[in-house]
Amino acid sequence: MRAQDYITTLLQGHLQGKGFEWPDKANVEPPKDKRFGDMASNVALVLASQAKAKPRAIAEEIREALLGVESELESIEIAGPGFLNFTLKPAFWQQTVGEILKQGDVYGQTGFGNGRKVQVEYVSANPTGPLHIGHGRGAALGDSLTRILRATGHDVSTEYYINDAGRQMRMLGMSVLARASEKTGRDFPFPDDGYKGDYIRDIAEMALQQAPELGTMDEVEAVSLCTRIAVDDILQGIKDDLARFNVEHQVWFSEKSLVASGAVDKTFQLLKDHGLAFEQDGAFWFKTTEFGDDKDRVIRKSDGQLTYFASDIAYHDDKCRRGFQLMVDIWGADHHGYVPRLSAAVEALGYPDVAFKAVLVQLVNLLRGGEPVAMSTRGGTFVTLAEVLDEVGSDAARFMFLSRKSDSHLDFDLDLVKQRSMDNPVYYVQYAHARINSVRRKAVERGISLEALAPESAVLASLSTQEDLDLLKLLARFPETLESAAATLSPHVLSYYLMELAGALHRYYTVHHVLGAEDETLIRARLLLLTATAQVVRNGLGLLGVSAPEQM
RNA sequence: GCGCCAGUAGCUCAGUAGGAUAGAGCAACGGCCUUCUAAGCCGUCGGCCGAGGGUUCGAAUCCUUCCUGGCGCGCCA
Repeated sequence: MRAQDYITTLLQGHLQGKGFEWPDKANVEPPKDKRFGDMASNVALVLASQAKAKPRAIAEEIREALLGVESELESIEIAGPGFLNFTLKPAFWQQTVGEILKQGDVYGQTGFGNGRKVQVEYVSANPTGPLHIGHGRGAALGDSLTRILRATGHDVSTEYYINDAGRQMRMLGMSVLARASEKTGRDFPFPDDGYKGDYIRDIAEMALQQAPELGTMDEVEAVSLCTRIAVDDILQGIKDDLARFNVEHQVWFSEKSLVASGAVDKTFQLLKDHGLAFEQDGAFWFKTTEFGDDKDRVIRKSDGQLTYFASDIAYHDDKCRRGFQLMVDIWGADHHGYVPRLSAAVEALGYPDVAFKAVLVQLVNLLRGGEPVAMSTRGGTFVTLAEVLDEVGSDAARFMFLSRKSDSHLDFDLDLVKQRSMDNPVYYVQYAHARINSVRRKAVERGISLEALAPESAVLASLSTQEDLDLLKLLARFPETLESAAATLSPHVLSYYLMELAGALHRYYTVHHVLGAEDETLIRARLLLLTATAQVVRNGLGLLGVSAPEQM
């Protein structure tokens, strides 16, 4: 049982016995400063405020009553403003070790999400070029969020939306054909807004090998062939990059297939039927203002073409039909203006109990030695995700992406990410895991059988120093940390927890020489504690998609 | 002009469904390796939480008005 729930139950039981209701504003939570005990409650303060009485007297009365009851409480202190500060007996915390070792890889998992059906759509980069570092951040975020949601009892499906239907596809094909034409001598100039990256030349090269007749065939056909070859190649490259980054999408959803199925027209019709669309200046508009947007939006242009927004509405309609209760879209922050529009659309679709949540990912500033590295998609000088992975590896990149909340800018310094210091926390956390395993290996060398170690309370009772308790309390907080990260869709909560846990471990390691203790029981107890710590570090890193090395 | 996000220690950032004396790392300075990995640990220094007003027992957190920075405001995707 969690400390928070335990104290709450105690307090509620006491109040009920006195015929009082538990006040709405009352809470039980870990104090920010551990000097105040393990848990704190403001219940006396709130009751006093309601009854215009003295908080101290009420607090004193509750304290006396609870001390008279058999419990896990070590002490209850009363703080000045009317807070009750609870300290639990070491035995309460010591049993955490047994729970962790028993549950192993699933320690931390809870039924918090109640099996809620969630879809996470992320990356969804246009297939017009390789993934760059910004996409990497979205990929790390979406993937870790998925893992965390699953660990907290959500039923999650992951998806990549392929924008393969727009004018940009033609532009891509034209860019490739233009590069190919430089070889074949066909008169086909490079388009003004074409894609200038070197990868276009590579694709053109490949296209010529596959279809040497590119120089002479019909121009429209040539463009469409080039488009197809380019999209296939680029998409394959994207999949390869994501695989290298330990990221997997279950569903790859094509915009083109959505349009071809007539779903977009159907959605368009549905909006008209509901009187939510109107014609003006030869175009069709969707009244998003009725749902909180600041202006209405065009869904079919005066030339008859449907807009990107139209297919996006249809796409989210499709998601709703698939039964998701929560749709999480991870977007670059430069799309934030799009949020009210799509929220309006989802609301207009009228599915009850469906929530839409856009998670915005801010820009990544790529640096090297503190100096900005120039990036420009148009000019083709961007740094690709693949290049970053080549240089720093997946673990370091992922941890760095997840070490900030998603809606703040992130400085990604290639030199710093390779450093081995607290500046680069991935090593700090991984090192904690490696250190523990080093101790365990040494223990085996000294003839201690790790398998024979059992977390009996008599053994664990020797975990009584400040450092023991600090570590135990942190370990006990892991499940609620995951719930908090899930509820706020914020994997960085977990990153910070892991840094704190690693810090506690490093401190422990320095203060207590585990294998050097005189007392055999103490050695065993501490080995159990370290083993449990390694388990939690491993579980936590796993949810971030980062490995936990046995040695470094 | 309208909107979104941000402004917390010299630097990079946590903390915001209201809770106590606001935290961490880096940098600076001073310590700790004959003992399980010093990729580590300990200590010192460092703050009008952008500014003003309001709400209340209590505000970094909520409301409001400003200031500063980034981004977005298309019959583009």
